[in-house]
Amino acid sequence: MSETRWLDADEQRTWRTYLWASQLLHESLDRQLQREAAMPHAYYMILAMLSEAPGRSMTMTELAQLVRSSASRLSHAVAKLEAQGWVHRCKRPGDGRTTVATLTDEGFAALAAAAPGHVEEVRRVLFDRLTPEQVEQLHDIFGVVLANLNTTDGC
Amino acid sequence: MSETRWLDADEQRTWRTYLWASQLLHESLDRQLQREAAMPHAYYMILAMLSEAPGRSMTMTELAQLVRSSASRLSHAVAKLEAQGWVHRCKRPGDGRTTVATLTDEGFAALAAAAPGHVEEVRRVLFDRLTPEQVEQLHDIFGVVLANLNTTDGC
DNA sequence: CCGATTTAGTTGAGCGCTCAAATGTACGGC
DNA sequence: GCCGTACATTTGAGCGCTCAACTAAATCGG
Repeated sequence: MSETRWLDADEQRTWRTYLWASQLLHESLDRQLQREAAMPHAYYMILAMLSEAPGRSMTMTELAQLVRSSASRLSHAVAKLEAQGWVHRCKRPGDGRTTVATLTDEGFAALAAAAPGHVEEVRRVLFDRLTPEQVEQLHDIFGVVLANLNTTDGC
Repeated sequence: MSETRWLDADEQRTWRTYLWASQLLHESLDRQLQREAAMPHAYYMILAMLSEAPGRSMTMTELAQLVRSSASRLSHAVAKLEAQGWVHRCKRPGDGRTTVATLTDEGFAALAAAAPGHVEEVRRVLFDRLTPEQVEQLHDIFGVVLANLNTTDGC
């Protein structure tokens, strides 16, 4: 049992700034999408990832990895999206386990309708205020975090 | 109605890296606290902010601003915390509107018990992997975002 | 082949959050 | 003093997420 290495004043300040900002950022995004497209941000991402896949189709497991979601979360989400007619699920022939989710035309239309407002919001809350250097720094910093979490959480 | 300024490849890449990383980061934090201290991260923050206030007490509105929470969210949260005996609420004498929340000794003990593990997790997921320069960059970037959102969302 | 394990996905309970509405208190104008 | 408004907080419904349990199909070892 070692002594706790507390955060120093600088780290503390940075940590809280990050925490509040990222929280507000996510809430802004979510509110905008909820207001203008009647979907939460997580659902938007599912539609977006599907739209970029060949045949607008993907296995549930692939999709879960892409959106960094648990199998459970994705299953619940896709169930709702299917009920709205935006996604369609069917078992892959030849393998009774895997399910393939497909973006429907209605789903693609909903995504296309939501996209411009969403992108504008992303610019408003983030990119419009940052210099190109800061954008690069942001990428590097969270690249490190992502690599770290992808490996350490996987064991 | 102007043309949408879509994200270019660099922005897209940065945006998704940030999104996934911040999501995983938040989930790691939340899981660790839930596992080891049986509280979500938002509740930890409420206790932490109260613990730093004079008399370990604060108005609900002040507290809400500090943790960047809606009045509703805070009210629900403090209700749970009060049921657990970690926070106590009472009306301020002389003003029947404002409620003062106070961290109890049990609440302080719970916070103290949770803190070391939480700080370690914060280090593990973030600070241990970043250079001092990156920490400073992180602070600057989200300082901008925070200032932006605090002003634009307030009107 | 057959039983045990692994893999893919779903389900249900419980909880925190959002949004809108409601409650109760203070204040400002006449 | 009284009424309308603004303020401080709470409440309840609905929803997305987590966790753990479950179903069912593929695979592997003997």
